[in-house]
Amino acid sequence: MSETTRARVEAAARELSFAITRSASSLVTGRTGRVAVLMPHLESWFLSATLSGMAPALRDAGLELLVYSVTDVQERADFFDRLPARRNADALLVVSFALSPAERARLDDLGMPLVFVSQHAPGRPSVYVDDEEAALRGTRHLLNLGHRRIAFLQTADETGFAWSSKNRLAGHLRALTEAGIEHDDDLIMSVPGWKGSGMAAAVGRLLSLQTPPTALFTETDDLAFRLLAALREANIPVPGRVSVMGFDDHVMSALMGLTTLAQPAAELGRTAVRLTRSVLDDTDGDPQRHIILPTELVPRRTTAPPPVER
Amino acid sequence: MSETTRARVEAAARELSFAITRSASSLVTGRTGRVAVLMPHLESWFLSATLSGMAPALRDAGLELLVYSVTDVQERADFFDRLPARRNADALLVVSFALSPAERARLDDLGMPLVFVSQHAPGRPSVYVDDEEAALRGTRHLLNLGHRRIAFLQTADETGFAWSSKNRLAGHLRALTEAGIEHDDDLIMSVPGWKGSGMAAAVGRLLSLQTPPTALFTETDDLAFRLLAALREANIPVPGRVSVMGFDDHVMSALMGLTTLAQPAAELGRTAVRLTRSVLDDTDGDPQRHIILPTELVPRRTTAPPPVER
DNA sequence: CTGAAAGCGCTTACAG
DNA sequence: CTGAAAGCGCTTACAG
Repeated sequence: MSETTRARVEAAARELSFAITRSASSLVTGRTGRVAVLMPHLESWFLSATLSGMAPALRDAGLELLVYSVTDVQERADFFDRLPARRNADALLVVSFALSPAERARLDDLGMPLVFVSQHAPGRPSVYVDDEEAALRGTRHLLNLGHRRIAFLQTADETGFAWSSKNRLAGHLRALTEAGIEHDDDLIMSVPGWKGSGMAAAVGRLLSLQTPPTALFTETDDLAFRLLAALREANIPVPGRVSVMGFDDHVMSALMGLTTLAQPAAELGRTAVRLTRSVLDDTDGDPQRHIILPTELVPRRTTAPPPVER
Repeated sequence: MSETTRARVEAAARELSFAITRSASSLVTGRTGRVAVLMPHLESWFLSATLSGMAPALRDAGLELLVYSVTDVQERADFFDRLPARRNADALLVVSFALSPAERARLDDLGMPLVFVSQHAPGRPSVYVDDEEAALRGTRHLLNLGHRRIAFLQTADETGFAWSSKNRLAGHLRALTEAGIEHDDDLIMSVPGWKGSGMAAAVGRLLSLQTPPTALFTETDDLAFRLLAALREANIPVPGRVSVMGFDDHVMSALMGLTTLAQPAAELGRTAVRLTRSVLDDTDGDPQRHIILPTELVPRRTTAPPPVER
């Protein structure tokens, strides 16, 4: 056996005990064994929890997880211009990403399976929660407690990144209508991002209304936490003077005693992977399948009847 | 121009306006344009924040992000057996993952650049925080407030996944020694995972000591939040009866008023990417570079002098 | 059933 | 400077 042959055999053996080169097999099979996930960021509890649900499910399917966190406007333009996921993953999961019509069209052009998570996309498989219905039930809870002046706080979404909260607001308004309560624009507030005093200002505006709200419904638990901190700062007892209700059931919510609408984030992730597999395996007859996961009101100690009038 | 030619030209044009097939270029260049990240899970604030720091830095470097979340023992065995990252990424970033010697050896066998994040690895580039020094300063703060009985709560890490908290405990003990305070094993407590009443039990054990602690130092902010909830449940005022101090500076900590040791999670991620780039570009002479990022004590309202004895 | 050959879509070294 | 050819490491269809 020549020196060269020996070297080659050894190299081959070493190679064999390890993973194969996926690039080579991808090239011939057309499959990458990877799934790409497009998200507006990685920091919220909801997105982390969704990703956590996906990861083991993907692993079980023998798929790897490629993450595109597209956060600022520049990255966004670049992502939709270059479409880096193309031929670089077997499917693209779009999570909580409010797409413009042009962006939606670009994705459709990709010619690869698309699955929408935590958002509805006509004509494409989607997994989400009925935000409107959930918010409807949330506001009903506040109404049942006796509240009549209920504010709704939403994140000011300057960049239009995250999925719209329109549906939650719609559910809230529907509950008010149901109860025969007139809608008051002053009670709907957009709160700017984490930094700065946006929340304090919002609370200030609400408290200086002629008839201030006795309950505050926030679009997300994250927002509710900031609200609770601002109320504490202002020495306003919860639920003594105002009730607070969130949306998500963040891990911290149980610890904080926050009443909220629970949505199954990890389950959304798992279900999205299941849908993806069925699309990839072509096992499923209906590529437009929409799966709506249930939500649940979790009443805790931040909600109570309104204070009695003096 | 024949029908076939036309079709081929159109196809080519369509292809050109889109991304190139990375598998093909990887095959010839040996570069994948991807970086793999190995993490024990995706759910803690710390890991999400680190990942959030990495994502834009990788993007700027034209690198994609492949995530291996290896959570249970089965997955773990499988990961180190199959080594799926091999030839599937240009570098592997190992984040907060306590490796056995055998696992460490397997990774060294990979023959690809390794970067260790939030942990120290001899002979390999690493970015981390001086946990011992930080905890030392934390406990000094409690000592300076007048506390003499200080408990240390750590996460019971049954699976040995996350990086060890040994260093934080060591710093705590060093501060006690400095102050001439005798070490008491009863004041060191391991608290089992999220589910169940582990925290309540731990608090119970501490409160039933002959001389209970007046301050509680937790290994992470997450643990501190659970502790605060348990103390609230037990009607024990913080910091009236006991002081609480965490470690991390979780986003929620500012909102909760939790005194803590801040570690720059996102900055760890960014720095890790910088290190990775310098290793990949071979631009950096020292592949064993260790970067230690600073921590900071953030005093807030969960710490105060101990109650006066009656 | 086994084994050699063709080809996936790129990059790069080389001939013209 | 331009363009055709070789080859990266696999899979698969096909010849033997």
